[in-house]
Amino acid sequence: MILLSTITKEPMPANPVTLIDVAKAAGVSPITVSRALNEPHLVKPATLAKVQEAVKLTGYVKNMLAGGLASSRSKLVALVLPTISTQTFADLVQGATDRLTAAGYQLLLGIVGYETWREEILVETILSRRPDGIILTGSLHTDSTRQRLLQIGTPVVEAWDLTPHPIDMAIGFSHEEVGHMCAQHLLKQGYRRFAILTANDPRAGQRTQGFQVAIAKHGASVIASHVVQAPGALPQGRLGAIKLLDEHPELDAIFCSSDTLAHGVLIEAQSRGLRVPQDLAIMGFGDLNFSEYTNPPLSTVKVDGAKIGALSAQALLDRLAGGGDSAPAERVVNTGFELIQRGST
Amino acid sequence: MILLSTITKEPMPANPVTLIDVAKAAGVSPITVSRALNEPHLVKPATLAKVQEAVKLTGYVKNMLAGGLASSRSKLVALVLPTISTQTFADLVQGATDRLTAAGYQLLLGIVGYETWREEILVETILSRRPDGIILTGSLHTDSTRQRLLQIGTPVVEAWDLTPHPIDMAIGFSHEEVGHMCAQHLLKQGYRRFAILTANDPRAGQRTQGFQVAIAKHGASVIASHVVQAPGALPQGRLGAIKLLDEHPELDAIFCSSDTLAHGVLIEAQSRGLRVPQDLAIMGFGDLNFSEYTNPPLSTVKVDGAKIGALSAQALLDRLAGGGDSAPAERVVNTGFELIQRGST
DNA sequence: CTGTTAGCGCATTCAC
DNA sequence: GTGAATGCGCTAACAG
Repeated sequence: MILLSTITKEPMPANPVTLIDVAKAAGVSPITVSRALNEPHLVKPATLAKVQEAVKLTGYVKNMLAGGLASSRSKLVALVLPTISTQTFADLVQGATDRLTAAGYQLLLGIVGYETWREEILVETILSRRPDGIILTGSLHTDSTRQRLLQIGTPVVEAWDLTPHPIDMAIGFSHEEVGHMCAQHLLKQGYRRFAILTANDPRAGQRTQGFQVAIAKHGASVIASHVVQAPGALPQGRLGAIKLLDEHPELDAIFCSSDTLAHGVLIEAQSRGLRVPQDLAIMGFGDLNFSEYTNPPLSTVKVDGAKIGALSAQALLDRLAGGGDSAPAERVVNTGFELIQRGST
Repeated sequence: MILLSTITKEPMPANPVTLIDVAKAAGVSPITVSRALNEPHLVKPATLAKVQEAVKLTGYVKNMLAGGLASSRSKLVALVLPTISTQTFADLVQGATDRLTAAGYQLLLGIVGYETWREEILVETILSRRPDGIILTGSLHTDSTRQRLLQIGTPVVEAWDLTPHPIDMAIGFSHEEVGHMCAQHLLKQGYRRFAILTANDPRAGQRTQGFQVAIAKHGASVIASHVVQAPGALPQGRLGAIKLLDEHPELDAIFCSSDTLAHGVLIEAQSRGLRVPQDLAIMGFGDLNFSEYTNPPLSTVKVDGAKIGALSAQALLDRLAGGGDSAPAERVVNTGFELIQRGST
């Protein structure tokens, strides 16, 4: 026992088993082992079997640090998000993950919040891993971030919203259009006294912006607005509604920057005995199809986060499969969104 | 223009700028650059400045693949989760991320769902990146996964629940105890006709188990139970409630495996005009402090996902700081949980 | 405080 | 189908 613990004290390397050990055990050369593991079809079945057995025997675990260094393909994709506490972003992660793992890639996750400078240093760190691709959400990137990305030449997808001048590729939808469409929908239903309840993130701002512009065009007015910390959760929704309704009892519609906030508003409305949507209309945004299950169901704008994630991953994979010779494609994909109207109005 | 495109066609290496280039530009040796970047305090301020300038000049980006290979420290921590579409798990990711990035580590994220075999192959892939530490959620690992982990010797934290024999370290709480405590709480309030609405994930199963055992001990009975696909979302909660209440109108309490499910049940209860908690008690589980903002507020068991994530990360960092010489500590931390009683009962 | 030597573990040429 | 030589970019261990 004493002897054992003495032995284990030595600074034994993490995993002593290398390709060479496997090669010896299998009676072949290292490169053959490498091929057997990475391109089995280039190896005679017999030797393949020998190698596989040797791998099991030795307990070999491939070293992608070394592999990546030698081949300059890390099989890593980085994903940068402001938060994952939002259903849509969680879905986006899920969608991207599914697609990437299926293709043998792994995900490096960066969560940066909504402060630009954090993204900047994170991107720097990420690049040091030499990922084969990067998925960024939003496009509030500083100039130096853009420069860096362009300089390195790693394929980049800007997901979640659309930008006129993507760094490389962009996959998402227009947040301003969302606001626009919501405004028109509510106006058509006859609502006229609007409030906005929004989280303070840039994209929510774009939706709000679109909403306000459209409302103004029709001569109606946004009476009040309340901004909460991003990502707005249900409590902020309810608290925000309290504030808005207390100060402006005449409101007949509240436009929220997320379904979660909308749900909070609904709860408060119910508490006050307001009928939704007769007395008060509430509009959300997101992909929480659960807004169908609230009582009453809420109208909302539906966005498919998983799809955006999957498409983003796929765009990177396509580029990578292309041998890397394809120059920036300026590929822009509008994934669109859907206005879901629920209830009688 | 033609010339340019011809030039860019060449298989130019991803980032030609290496430490050596920086060293030349700064007029020092490569190792000095390395130190200037990684251990600035070991370098004279003057040369440090020269190096930093050279870095900017050349646009150098550090290569952690090479660095990790040479030093066998990847500065990478892997996190394996069944899903991130659960508030608590999202919080866990956030908590771990915060702690890790503060310490200069990056997060490799694996999402495996609830199938054991997926975890097994994912762990294999993860190990090939030579992470400095691994955070696993739950402890339903196959034997070969355990073996592998032990063999490699990478520090491992099993987070989220407690296991009698952790692979290395465990940080979480007892899910059976949660069920136990909920049962006692409800019994004390006088409820007697229970139903269970649970997602089919192992930990939820443990809570359910604890609940049932405690109920049985008191001679009360669990009349019905309904299992939904993990992770249970709000729709499944409402649909589950419909089924349970239709088939068993006599129910006076429903124990849910998550707050989200509980919320769905609440909505259905309200639809039916049931008073909560007078006619029907609903218990949730999770950390959604938003259950305080439902109307009426729901009683629940509160778990701090962010804390668990942060503690797990910290445990790994402690181990790593220890120089790696400390053998498996069998460290087990019970983070506990809290029963939150809301409403008059 | 800084430089020299050596090698981390693998994949990319080519040969055979 | 398989093997031999070379280098990816960096850091450990020593020396000065």
